[in-house]
Amino acid sequence: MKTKRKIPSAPSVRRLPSYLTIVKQLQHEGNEHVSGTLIAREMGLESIQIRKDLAITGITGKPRIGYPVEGLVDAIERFLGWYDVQDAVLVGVGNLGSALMGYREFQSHCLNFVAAFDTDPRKIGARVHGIYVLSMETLEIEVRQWGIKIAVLTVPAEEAQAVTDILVRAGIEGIWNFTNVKLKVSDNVMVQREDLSSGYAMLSVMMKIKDKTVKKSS
Amino acid sequence: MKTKRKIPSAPSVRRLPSYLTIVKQLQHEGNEHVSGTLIAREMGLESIQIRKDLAITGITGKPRIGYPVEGLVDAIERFLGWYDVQDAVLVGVGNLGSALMGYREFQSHCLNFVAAFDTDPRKIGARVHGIYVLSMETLEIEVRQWGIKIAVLTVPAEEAQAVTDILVRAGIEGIWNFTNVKLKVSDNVMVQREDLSSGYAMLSVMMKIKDKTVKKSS
DNA sequence: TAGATTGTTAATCGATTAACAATC
DNA sequence: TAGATTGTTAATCGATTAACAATC
Repeated sequence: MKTKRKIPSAPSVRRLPSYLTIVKQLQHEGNEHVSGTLIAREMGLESIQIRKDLAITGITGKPRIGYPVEGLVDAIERFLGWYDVQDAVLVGVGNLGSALMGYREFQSHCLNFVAAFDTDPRKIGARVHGIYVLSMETLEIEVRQWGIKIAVLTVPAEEAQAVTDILVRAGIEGIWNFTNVKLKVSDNVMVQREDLSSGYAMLSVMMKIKDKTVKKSS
Repeated sequence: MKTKRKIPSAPSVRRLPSYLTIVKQLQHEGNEHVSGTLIAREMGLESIQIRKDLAITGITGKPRIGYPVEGLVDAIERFLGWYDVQDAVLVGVGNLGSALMGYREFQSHCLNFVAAFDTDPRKIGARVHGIYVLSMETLEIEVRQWGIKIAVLTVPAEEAQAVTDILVRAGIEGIWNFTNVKLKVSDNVMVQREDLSSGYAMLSVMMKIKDKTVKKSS
């Protein structure tokens, strides 16, 4: 049991998908090796950071040569668990929910939506990006029956906790939460919360600071 | 010139929109004051972190009482520049682009889409969530003419840099980049890059770690 | 008054960056 | 061989957490 029980750093994990995209592209172009230096340039980061990040996947490179492209793709996908298909449900077929169902990149990350759920009778029975929309009433039974482990939550804030309770009861293990609600779940259920507004906050502040700097210097 | 030239920490800035949502809700419910402790409970964080974060907006509270709800909303919105309307264009009317145009929360953050742009003749002339879709050919002239400062970029990766070059030439100052491309821009243009996959990477890793822990202990 | 909460200063923790020997 | 690149160890930087006096 040589398990290195070390929790990987969140910033590193978050950068891995970008590295994966770059390396897959290089693989597609027929490259055999890739250096941390090259990835760094592509990302606008320092090469030392790339090496540190890649180290958590267990890949090793060769001085002067770099990392084997194929081995690196494997290592990242294995580390993230993105090598065999994960079935998931999406709950809340609004604008954002529909967009996520159609987001191509998730397929290449082995995230597979088997069904979507909504309360709106006009949506139920329809197909969105080829995925059937089922009645919310059947959510618990379907999730349990098919043993779905992952749910993407794109319902209105008011419904978020109620839907979550159903999902947890049905045996869900991970919730990707796009609502701005802090979900209460038993601690064997993992929740990843996304906040679309936080990126806009960053942009706003960056622009404001630049503005001030310009005004000051002129 | 008593300008405290101190760059606010990114994690703090990113949390502010969530605080704003909570405090606005409390305001709506008629509360006069709110404590850091309460916000902390609502967010699942420590109260000291809330106090530290709020401090960057310049708000001050009163011991035992907390922060004035109205003053706090003001302070956060002022700090983020979310108090008067910012006109923006969206480029790339795909699934994600359409979803962002319809995302209600942005309106309350004073982000206003005046037009969208696409190359697809079937989309041009249509309206999406009430916003007209114009031809990409007119992008440069429209952005320049109306003095638009902010662009949301949701085009395919292959087009990202070319569109960016047009935007920069037209005088754009901030780009909210949803493509997985590191954009090259002159350094007076701010770019905020979003990576939807990074959240899924986090969820995947959290679930994998939990899995191992469970297996180990059983 | 008593005690909850703020704001400040200090301590800890974790992530990034630097330095450099090993090596392909 | 020469020099670019890796992986490791140490240093720096920044964010979070702790402690606590001030005070409403």
